[in-house]
Amino acid sequence: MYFSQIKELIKEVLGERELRIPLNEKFGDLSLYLSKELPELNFDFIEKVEPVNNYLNIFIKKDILFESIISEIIKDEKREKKEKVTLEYLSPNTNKPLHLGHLRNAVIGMALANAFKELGYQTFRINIVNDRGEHICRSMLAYQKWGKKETPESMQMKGDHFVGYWYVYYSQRETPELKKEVHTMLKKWEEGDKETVALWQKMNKWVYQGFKETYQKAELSFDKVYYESDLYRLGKKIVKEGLDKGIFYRGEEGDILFDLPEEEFGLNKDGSDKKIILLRKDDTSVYLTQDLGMAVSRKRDYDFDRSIYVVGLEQSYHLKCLFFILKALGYSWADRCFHFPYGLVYLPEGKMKSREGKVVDIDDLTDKMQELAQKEISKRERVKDQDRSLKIALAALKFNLLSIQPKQEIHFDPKKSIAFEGKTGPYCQYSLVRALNILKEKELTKEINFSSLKQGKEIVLVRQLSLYPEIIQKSVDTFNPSLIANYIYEISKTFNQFYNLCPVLKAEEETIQARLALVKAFSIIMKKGLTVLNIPILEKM
RNA sequence: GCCCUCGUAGCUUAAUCGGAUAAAGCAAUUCCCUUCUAAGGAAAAGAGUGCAGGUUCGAGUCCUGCCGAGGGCACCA
Repeated sequence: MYFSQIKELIKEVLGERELRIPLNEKFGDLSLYLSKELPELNFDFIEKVEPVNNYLNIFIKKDILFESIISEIIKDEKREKKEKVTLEYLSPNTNKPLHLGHLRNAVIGMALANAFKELGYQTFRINIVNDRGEHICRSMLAYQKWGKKETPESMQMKGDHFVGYWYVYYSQRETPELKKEVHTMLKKWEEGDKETVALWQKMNKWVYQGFKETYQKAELSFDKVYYESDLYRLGKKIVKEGLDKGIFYRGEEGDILFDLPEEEFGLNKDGSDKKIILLRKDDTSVYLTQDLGMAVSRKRDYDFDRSIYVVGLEQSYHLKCLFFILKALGYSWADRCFHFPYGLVYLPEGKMKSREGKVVDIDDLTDKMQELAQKEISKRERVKDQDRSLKIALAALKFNLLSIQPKQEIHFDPKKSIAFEGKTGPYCQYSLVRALNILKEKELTKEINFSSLKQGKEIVLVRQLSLYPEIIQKSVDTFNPSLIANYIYEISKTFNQFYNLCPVLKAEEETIQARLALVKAFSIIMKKGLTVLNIPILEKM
């Protein structure tokens, strides 16, 4: 019998009441809060039932507890095929390199996607490249005016850093005249002016080469890349259709607008109704224009049941507008679009600002972390290991970003390096390495007698391991991958305690097998969890 | 002015969708490497959860009002 079946049987007797799995070994293997009456539980797998402090603690016969949980973890499960979910994350601009904020975005987006996948959903991970618009023209204009003879090679820079250099260069010199020139450039670009488009293509190519390197090194991935430049025309078309249908209207200056209802959006500071612009008077498109195009094309391409936008908390208003307008246009699936908000990453001096060059760059950060990881390796072994040091560095970095609740702002101090000890990614990696080393030493037999397992840490560990499916489910339900990261840490911690107290290979033969099975179950859950979080798994540290 | 998010040990964060004595890491104090790798473990210390009320058998979690921090509110994305 599997543990999930045991829980079901008990739940049938208890009705709607919540069944919990206490992590304090003194309490039951299962427990629930009792309001009044004591339910009768007559199952042969129950060892004893203890009412304490208004709680009912249910103790399962130990050998059955271990057997039912471990066998359920070890078996191959078939997943039913569930609905289609698209997840959009990363969404870089092609005017600057990727920074820590992008990394947080991508890392939580990928983790959520994997969690959905783990539950059987069909996931489509989408990266939308913001490759057009006024901000892109800024770096183009600066390069055209002041840097024409330079190339990434001539300045010995990665392509994305090179373009970012000109973006900062522009921002430091911005004047009203330059602003106008930027807008003229955008207009020319939208009209397909050959020279402008050629410049745009040249610079984007550099950026993409740079991004590619960052993606590879930081292990960022997606299933599909969309480019806004391919979609903004569809956006314009949708806006014009909306205008024809009378959903939108032309403002006095010729721009296309939409009125936001007071009940949902409130009023402006001066008490006037809120409206939002969908297309500029000169027919150039704004953020919302292309977002409409992207939403519609995404539905067309994937026919999703759910569409999730992993976008900063600061854009809640914008996304609320977007979903509302989609609904107003008659797209009923607008109700199936969700914003997964996360907090910004701050530096000691405040918000990261690309235009001022005040950012923590992913490339620099990864390199620095890798160096530190190599130093840690050197403390233990006289070797240089590029692969291992990178994997440890990524574990430290990603776990650090993932273990914090998405909505929480992150205050990152570049001077304080991310740790490799304590509650960290490498700690989790290390725990798994220990488990794998034990498993390498001895073969697991088929028939296992679990009755020799009775240590407190063994019991707590097996109870914790049984929670994995719930944790994944909850993190999906609440858009919160940090639950998984914290869970992985908690089971690592219990495992390390077990490791110190309960020698596996030096025990009695029967105990060896039972403990080996527990270690095996731990390793399975750890591998799954780390994979969901995209944290590299190591065989050796 | 209005809206959104967050306020938990010195610092950084947890807390099983309202439940048992609020839990960890870092820093500071001890102890443990002839034992499956010490990126580890053990011990002790440290907050009653911004403030004031309310709902509930029960509140860090929900509601109201303040205080504080951050973000947002039409041609930036």
